[in-house]
Amino acid sequence: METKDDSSLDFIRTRIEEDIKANKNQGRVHTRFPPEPNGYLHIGHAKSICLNFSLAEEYNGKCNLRFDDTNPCKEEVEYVESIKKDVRWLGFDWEDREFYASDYFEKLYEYAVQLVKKGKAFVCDLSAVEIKDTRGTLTEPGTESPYRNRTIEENLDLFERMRKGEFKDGERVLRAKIDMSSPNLNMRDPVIYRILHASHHRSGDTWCIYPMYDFAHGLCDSIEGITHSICTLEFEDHRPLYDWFLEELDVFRSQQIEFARLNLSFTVMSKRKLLELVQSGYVKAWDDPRMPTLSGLKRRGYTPESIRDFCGRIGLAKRDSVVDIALLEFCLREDQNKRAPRRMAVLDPVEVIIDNYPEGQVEELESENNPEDESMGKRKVPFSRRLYIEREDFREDPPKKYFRLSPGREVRLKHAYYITCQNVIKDPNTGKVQKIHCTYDPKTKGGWAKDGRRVRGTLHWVSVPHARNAEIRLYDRLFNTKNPLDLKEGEDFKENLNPNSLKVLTSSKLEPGLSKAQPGDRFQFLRKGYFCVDPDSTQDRLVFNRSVPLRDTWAKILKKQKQK
RNA sequence: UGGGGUGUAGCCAAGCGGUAAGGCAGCGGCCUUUGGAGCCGCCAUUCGGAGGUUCGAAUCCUCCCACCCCAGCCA
Repeated sequence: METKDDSSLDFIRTRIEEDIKANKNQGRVHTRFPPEPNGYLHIGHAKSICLNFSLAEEYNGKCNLRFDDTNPCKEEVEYVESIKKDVRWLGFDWEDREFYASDYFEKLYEYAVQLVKKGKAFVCDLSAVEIKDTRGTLTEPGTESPYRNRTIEENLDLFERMRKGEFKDGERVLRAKIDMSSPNLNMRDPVIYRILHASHHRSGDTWCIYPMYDFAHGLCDSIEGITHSICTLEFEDHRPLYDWFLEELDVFRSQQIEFARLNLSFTVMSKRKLLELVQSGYVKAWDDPRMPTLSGLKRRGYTPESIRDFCGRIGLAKRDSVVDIALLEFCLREDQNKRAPRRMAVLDPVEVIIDNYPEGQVEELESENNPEDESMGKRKVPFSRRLYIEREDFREDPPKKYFRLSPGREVRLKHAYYITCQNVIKDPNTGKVQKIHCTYDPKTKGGWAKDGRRVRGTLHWVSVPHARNAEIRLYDRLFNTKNPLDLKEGEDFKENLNPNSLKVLTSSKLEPGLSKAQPGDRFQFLRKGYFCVDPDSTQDRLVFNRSVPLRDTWAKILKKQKQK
């Protein structure tokens, strides 16, 4: 068993260790991840997934995957499939413990009958509006339903007939009989079963009554022997009700523990809002690389390892928080720096001609695949008289501290030669640089000058005749504001969307070896960032997503210079 | 003006009566065939506020303030 540094246990682990010490549940730890299959998983769910599965692992327990499918109107198999895929992708295994609340519908029904028999539940004929009207307010107690004192026999009969389908949707409900004047609204005779003549994605038309979350969730936990039922803060108020059901039915007592859900800066994290972005067409789909969904992050190029690392770094507590998205980006860089093979790609090309390099000559130059990991080996990259370099790597009139190419200046081409800029050809009308003429020093092969001569700048490059064309998609934050939901009156969160969150480059140039890249493959493009092959790629057109740019010190210097 | 929670740096977050961990971000410097990476250093005299207890308080007590959640037959 992994031992965690107990000097910094979070409050949940502290609690679990206390339970183990007290031999609660014979020291057993059993958790569950309980998604409702009504949407795609996002990075916020990843926090919960990592928490629940890691806890089980750390304390020699188990973690179940349980679909909370008690509302047939919202749930679909498409979602259960995507959820399973995402959890697996993250790297977690629920083995044979794939459960559904719907697996327990019969058992849950029996529990409800038991409650009725105890006089702790009743069939209520009030309409939804009437129930709402009699619930009271935050400061005033509710009033009891006129049906609250039906006899047990009548309740039993009515509930059975509800199940048989004798009533229409909304005609009657089963309610727990608790306390209409409780200051906790959840305890004011909450509805526990409603009539829904809807086909369920698993149980089909077997049922026309469905249990409510509060009733189902705790009892499912109990049935599965869940020891620690971890959920988010908004359910804190529900805990007394959770406990009430377990106590009244005298079943295994699972313990609900609440933690603060994850919020990330510059994005939104609710299924409803993410759906809205998809439906409004602002993003292309749930797996659009700008989305904080797991499928989006995956397509963007995030690795499961980086996301798990992130979930481990964000901390766990009860206070509302907004984690800086820079931490997520940091985790990806940290992961990819050690693992991503280096390649050269010129995103925005301009041509360099090396005047003194023999026409028609090609050299295969040796390049390391990853300076962080020698075991990743080397590769050959073709070099010739005509090369592409990054347009921004040349400045006719270089600002201070600019180390790159400019007239008369010598720089290094990575793994190749020193070159010196001789002159520039510009479009006479636009003034745009078209070709840069340089000379190279044949004695600097490999990028070293034996005479000890130094250059400040090193550029990446791609040989023109060997280059492969590619489309590169550059992403920026989805929203312009740190908290897109911080709105003025009448404002819609979509007004905070960043109109420049996607920029498409269509004539980027790749070193030839990259033509074999497959969707999902990840690389570091030297000096540019980490990139991932998009599934939109075809045989003759590779598409790359920029997962995250490299840290850019030069950009910071520029920014500072501008501020002055 | 009900109930349930939460306040420690720009963002997370440890801390549990003995004198403010760590990470991200930021800022300096070193190093560098990626302005990447790496390395070194800096970054809370103070813990929402005010009182009190104590030799000693972020930690205990009292009052106050701010923020979040709850009035679905959603989860």
